[in-house]
Amino acid sequence: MAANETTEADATVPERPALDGLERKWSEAWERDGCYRFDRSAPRERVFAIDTPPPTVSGSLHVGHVFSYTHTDALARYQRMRGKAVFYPMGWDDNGLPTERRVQNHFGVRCDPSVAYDPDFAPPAEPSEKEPLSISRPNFVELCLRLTETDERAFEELWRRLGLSVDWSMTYTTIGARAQRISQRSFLGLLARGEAYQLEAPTLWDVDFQTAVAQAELEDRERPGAMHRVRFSIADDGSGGAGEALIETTRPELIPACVALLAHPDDERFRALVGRDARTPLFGTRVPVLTHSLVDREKGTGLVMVCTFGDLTDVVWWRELGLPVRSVLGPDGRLTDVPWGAAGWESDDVERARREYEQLAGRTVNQARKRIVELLVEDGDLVGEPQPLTRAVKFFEKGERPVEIVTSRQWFIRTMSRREELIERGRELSWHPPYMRARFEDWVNGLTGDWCISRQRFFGVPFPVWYPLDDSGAIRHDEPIAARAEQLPVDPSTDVPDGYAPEQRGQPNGFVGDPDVMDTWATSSLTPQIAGHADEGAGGAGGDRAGAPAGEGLFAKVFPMDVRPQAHDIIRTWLFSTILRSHLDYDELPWANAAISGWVLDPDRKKMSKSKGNVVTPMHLLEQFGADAVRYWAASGRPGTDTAFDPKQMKDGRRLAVKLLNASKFALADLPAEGQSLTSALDRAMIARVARVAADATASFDEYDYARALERVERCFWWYCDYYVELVKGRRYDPGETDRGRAGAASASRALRRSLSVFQRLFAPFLPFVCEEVWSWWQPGSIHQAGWPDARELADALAGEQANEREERALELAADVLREVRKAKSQARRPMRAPVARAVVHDTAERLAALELAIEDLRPAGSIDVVATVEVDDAEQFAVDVELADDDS
RNA sequence: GGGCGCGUAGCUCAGUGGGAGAGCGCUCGCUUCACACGCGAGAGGUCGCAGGUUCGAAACCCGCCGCGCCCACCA
Repeated sequence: MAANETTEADATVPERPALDGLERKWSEAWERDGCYRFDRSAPRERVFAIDTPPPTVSGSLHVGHVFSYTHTDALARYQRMRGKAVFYPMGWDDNGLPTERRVQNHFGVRCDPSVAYDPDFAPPAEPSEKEPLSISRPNFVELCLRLTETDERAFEELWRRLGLSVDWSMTYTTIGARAQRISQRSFLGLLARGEAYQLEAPTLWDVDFQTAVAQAELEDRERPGAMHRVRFSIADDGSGGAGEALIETTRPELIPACVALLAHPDDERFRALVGRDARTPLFGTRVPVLTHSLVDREKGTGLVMVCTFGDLTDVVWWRELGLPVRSVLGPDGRLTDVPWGAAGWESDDVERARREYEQLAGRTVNQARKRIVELLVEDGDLVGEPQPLTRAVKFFEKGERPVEIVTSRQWFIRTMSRREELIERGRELSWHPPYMRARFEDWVNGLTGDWCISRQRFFGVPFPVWYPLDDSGAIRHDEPIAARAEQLPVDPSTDVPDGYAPEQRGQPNGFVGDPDVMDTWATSSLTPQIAGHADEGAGGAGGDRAGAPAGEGLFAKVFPMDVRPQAHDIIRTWLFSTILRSHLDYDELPWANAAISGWVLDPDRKKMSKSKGNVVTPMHLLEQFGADAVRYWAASGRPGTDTAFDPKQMKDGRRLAVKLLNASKFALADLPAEGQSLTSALDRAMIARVARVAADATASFDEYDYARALERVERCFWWYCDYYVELVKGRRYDPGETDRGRAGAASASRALRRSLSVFQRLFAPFLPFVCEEVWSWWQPGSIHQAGWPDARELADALAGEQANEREERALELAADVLREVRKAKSQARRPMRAPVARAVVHDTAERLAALELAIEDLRPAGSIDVVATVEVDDAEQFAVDVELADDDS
């Protein structure tokens, strides 16, 4: 039965309400009725737009995704009930390395950008790992799309099962044509304005993937290593005679790449050395001894070897001291051949340098390190034994070997010069929770270079530029040919620039396409533009720092968005880069709020990860506990706070959902009919209490604190079931024959229904399935499109019969007395319905006066024959003497 | 080394100036007419440690200890 086929008049409550089957029933109904469809006709100010995180498609969704997406969904449902047109798309992040790897293995292919596109291509029937088929970039991309499509369907099914109120007609992918068009257009804008530039420079490099990577993609890993003390000789320059200098290094294989030795400027120990030349062991290359303030006198010998390049500090020293490049490391992580004796490779003993280096060339870093230690030992330049140690080494987060620094030509976006502006943007943004801003500022302050956005990979967005070739066929990098806006998206490996013929590709005086693709963050930093269709119609041009888009197009309706929900670990990547791009293209924040969620930790408080084998599959959880129960657990996790995985709380959630079914059944029971007014004090007091909780939940949601909202509502609901409902049962079931009795029963029905309606809606963002079910028993339409309970509505429910202080106290006191009566029965091991001959309440005069209002309800609720009172001076002396009637069993 | 967060009952966690709480777990009791996927009751805590502010501190301030995360110029 659809939600909109019932009305309050013909409320139908099942004999035995149950949770089974609700998920299928209601997710089908929501889809059929377009319940979550974004209303494009809504005026701008009524739109609430969410910049949904696109999950990476090449893996699988885990319980951490369920956790944080539930938070967002609760916010979305709240805003929708507040009357907002909620823009809540879903994206799939399918572009990038993980997909490439899967496609290579799955189909037995390799991408070769020099191969031409084959429109009739079909992957090999029997994929060969050893002899992969070389295919063009467009063909490779097609296979990537084919594989990710399957995952995307599985993801969507899980999200629907979880009850995400996404508008599935607005789904986007980060590799799709729109994403490419928008990424390329933004890039061309940056290029035209000088915000993007190309440079040949030392670049962080992953030797396995053979691509540049960005600072933001690095992580530290502890690795064993050894400290080697190495002797350099000091050349006799006639000023102070020969001598020696000792340095310590964990990377002796880079001695041939040494370009200087450094001491701290104030370090007296090396005063005599500074300004002279040292000679590298084995290779006899003269390197100057210089000073730099970043040298730590306490570390090693106080003298440090600068290589091109061992780490990022080397880059700083190299740049600031104007040192030469002497590079020995190739892009594959092996030592390359170098021309000893040629310019830049001078040696005091060229023959020997060649001989020694031959032992290293072609070896990997680790192999070379092992070998050079042997050579140093033979030569007597290794002082003492290498000292084993453990140190943190930089890795590409998806890589398996440490990153190296390799000189290469890359595209960069200017960030260093914008740091102050970005920090200012971070301060304009509302962070939930607020302390997360510190992570952003720390990151921006710690940036060491512009953002390298080019990757030497294939499944990504190509750079929309070509380069002319000169007479000799050399690439003229400084004269890039940009694609026209109307051409986008382009793939320069197959598309041809204006003014050239396809045959001119790679020919002298012809052209070549830029071979690289963009960093995956260079695309996902544009998710607001992609989701909002910034490439469509008027008002979405952007890219010229002209401020927010205007007009009636979708993009103008949704941008800047209201909220970016995401986890705290990608503040430095996704959040940072999105702010940067929006700042550069629109001179504006991309959203007003950032809702930061925590992680799910396993019960030992470790981060869940596949490698640890502690991952719980979400579908299994949904089957076991039900979506509402899983959502309840997720929504209990505070914003920004890591939460331990706890199936027990899912049981609690299930319990709550069942309670809601049964409480609804009770409140909607056929008898007696709802009255026109609330004649009973306890009814009015209860409504007042529920109104306060609704206001509290509203305030919490407005602060993006869904967890607090849930906690407050739930606490009130259990109180309501345990006390209020019990207190009014007698009046409702046994109204008696008087008008007063009948009015009391009708008042109870009215109060129960009004409060039930509020509770159902307050729980709806958290437990969408069960709430829709109980709503459908008596209300038309979907609860998820019903209005959020607000103060005015609740005032109306009271119909001018505001509870006063005395009535509210009566309700509290009635609950207190009921508790005491229950305690007495429990201690006497009697059933709760056991009759009480007499209950004597000790309390202050004021409170006893309030209790009078509740006595008629209290007596049947506690099966109390006589309620007597004793006045005391102090509320602290509150007590109830319970005299149980004789056991008549 | 710097920054941020956390430390409350066996477990998971609320609680930011005035009664130390919830759920689970545990113990006991109850077929109670919405609900045994239930209901009622109970036991259980020096609120990490130490100092300070205050009439009053779990909360505010200082220091320390422990845990986690992020960052760092980790030679």
